[in-house]
Amino acid sequence: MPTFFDEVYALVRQVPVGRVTTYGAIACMAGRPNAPRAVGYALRALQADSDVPWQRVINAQGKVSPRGPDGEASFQRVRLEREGIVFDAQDRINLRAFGWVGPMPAPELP
DNA sequence: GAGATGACGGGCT
DNA sequence: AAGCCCGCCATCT
Repeated sequence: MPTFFDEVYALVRQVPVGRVTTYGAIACMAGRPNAPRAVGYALRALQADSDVPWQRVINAQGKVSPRGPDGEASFQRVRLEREGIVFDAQDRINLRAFGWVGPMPAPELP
């Protein structure tokens, strides 16, 4: 049985190029809607050269989460911009335009 | 096994 | 709008 970390990595790998998702969304898809922090912990354990597109995971505010020393976050921003992601004047990403919430988003309302 | 930590999120002030 | 607080989960000490 795959561990929580493996679940997270598998899901992040499904995020398409040019799109982003949030820690909360990943946690939800992993079956732990209340463990976004654990998702961050899982990504923290990754190496920069990992095959997991960790840069496509941002917080619910549409911004890259600050971490460690500094510069790491800007590195993530560059990687995203290189994929076509656009940041606004407030360093935020429009989740309605670039956000990805899974293979099949909101079906529609009843 | 108890306490502390963190790439979070939502609610309230 | 910005900040503060509290709850949550997997790990690490």
